[in-house]
Amino acid sequence: MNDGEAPDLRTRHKQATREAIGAAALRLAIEQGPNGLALVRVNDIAAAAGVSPRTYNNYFSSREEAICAFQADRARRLGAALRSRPAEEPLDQAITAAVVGHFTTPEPDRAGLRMIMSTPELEGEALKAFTMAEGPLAEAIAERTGTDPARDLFPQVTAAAVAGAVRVAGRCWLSPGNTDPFAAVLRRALAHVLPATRSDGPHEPPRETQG
Amino acid sequence: MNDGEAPDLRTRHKQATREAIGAAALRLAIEQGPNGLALVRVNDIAAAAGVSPRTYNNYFSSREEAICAFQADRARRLGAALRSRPAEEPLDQAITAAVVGHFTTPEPDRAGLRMIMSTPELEGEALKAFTMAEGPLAEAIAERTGTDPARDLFPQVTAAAVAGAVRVAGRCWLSPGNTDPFAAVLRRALAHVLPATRSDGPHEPPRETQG
DNA sequence: CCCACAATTTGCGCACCACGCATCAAATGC
DNA sequence: GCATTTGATGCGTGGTGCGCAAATTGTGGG
Repeated sequence: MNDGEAPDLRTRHKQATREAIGAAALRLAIEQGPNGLALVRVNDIAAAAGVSPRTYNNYFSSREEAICAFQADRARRLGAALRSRPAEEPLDQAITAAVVGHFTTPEPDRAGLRMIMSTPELEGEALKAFTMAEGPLAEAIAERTGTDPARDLFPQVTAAAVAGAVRVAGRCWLSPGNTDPFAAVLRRALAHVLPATRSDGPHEPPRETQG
Repeated sequence: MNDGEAPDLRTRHKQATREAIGAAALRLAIEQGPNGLALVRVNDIAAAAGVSPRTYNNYFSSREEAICAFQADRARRLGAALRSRPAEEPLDQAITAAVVGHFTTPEPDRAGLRMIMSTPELEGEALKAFTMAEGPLAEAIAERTGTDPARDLFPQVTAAAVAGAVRVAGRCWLSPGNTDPFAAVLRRALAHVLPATRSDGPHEPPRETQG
C-alpha cells in the first residue's frame, strides 16, 4: 500500500515545505479570484509559506505549477489506486471504484477546483497533471487486462478517456445549479466511456438527467 | 462550408503575419531540438518572421503558444469538420471520418509533431489546444444526437474521449518502428472509444496489433 | 559529544520576457 | 483626396526563472 516506509526527516521536511508552498499559492490564488492571477506575486507566495522566494523557485518553476501541485500529486497516484483494487473485479468496476475513491477522499475543495477550472492558465496546468496520470493508469490497465501497451492502443486510449471523463465531471460538478455529490457525477461521466472496456454484452448508454 | 467570405486585406495580412510567426517559431524550435527550447529566443522568432519583437508579442503571449499555434488553429476547427458530415451518417462513422479527414489533410509534419509531443512545455500547450477543441466538438455532437449538453454528460465526455484518442494516436504514430499512416492509427484509436456512442449492437473491442 | 560530510536554504545578480503607453504608417470608408 | 480606424514599432518597467556561491541545518562515524 505504502511504498518506502521510513521517511527521512529531511525528506519529510522537504515534503512539508512543498505542500506548504502549494497550499499558500492556492490560498492566495483563491483570494485574488480567477481574474487576478497576475496579482499573485512570487514574493507573496513565499512569504505566506514562510520561505524565501528563491526557495519557492527551487520547488516550482511557475506559479501555476505551485497552485496546481496538490491536484498534480493526487492525479499522479491514480495508477496506484487502480492497482490496489482486487484483481477479480471487472475492469470497468475497478476503474470506477478506484477513480471515485481516489478523487473523493476527501471531497475536493470546491473553491480551489473552481479557481483552477475557471482560469485558463491554471486549467492548462491541471491538464498537464491529468495527462501525467495517464501513463501510470495505462500501465495499470495493461497489467490488469494482460495487454501489451506497445502493441495495443487500448490501455492508453482508455486511460485518456478516463482522465477526460474525470475532467468533464469536475466541470459539471462545479457548474452552478448542480447538487449531486462529486462521486455521483464521476460515475455518470465514467459510465459513458467505460462500456467500451467490456466485450461481453450490449450497452445501453445511460441517458441520465442532471439538475 | 466557408463562413465569412470577403477576407479584408487587413485581416488577410494579419492572418499571414500570425502564420509566419507561428511557422518561424516552430521551425526554430525544431532546429534547437526538444531540449533546447530555452534557446529559442523571442528575438530570433521575430527576426525569422520578419517582424519586430513587440509585434510577435502582440500575437502570442508565450513562445509555446506561438510554436503550437498551427496545431491549435487546426484543433479549433474540429467541431466544424464534424458538422460538415452528412446528418444521416451514424455518429461514430461521422466522428471517425471528420477526425481522420481533419488531421490528415495534409499529412501532419512528423518533425513538428514530434518536437511538440516530446517537449513537456509544448505538450502542455498542445493539450490546451486539444481541450479548446472539445467545446465545439461537444456542441456538434450534441446537435447531431439531439442531446442537451446541460442535462447529459454524453457530448462532453465523448468529445474529451475523442480528443484523448487523437492525442494517443499521435504519440503512437510518432513512436519509433511505426510504419502505419496516421489515418490508420487514428482509426484504431478511435475504435476503442467510439463503441460507447452506439447502442444498437454488441461491440467486439478491436484487438489490433501494431509494429 | 564532537566532527566531517551531505543536503537545503538563502541572497545576489543576470538575462529574458510580457505588457502598457505613445507614436507612426498603412488601409479603409466617405 | 481626407479623416479615421487599425495594426506595427520602440521604449520603459515590473516581474520571473535560474545559475552561483555562502550560510544553515540534518546525518553518520569516531
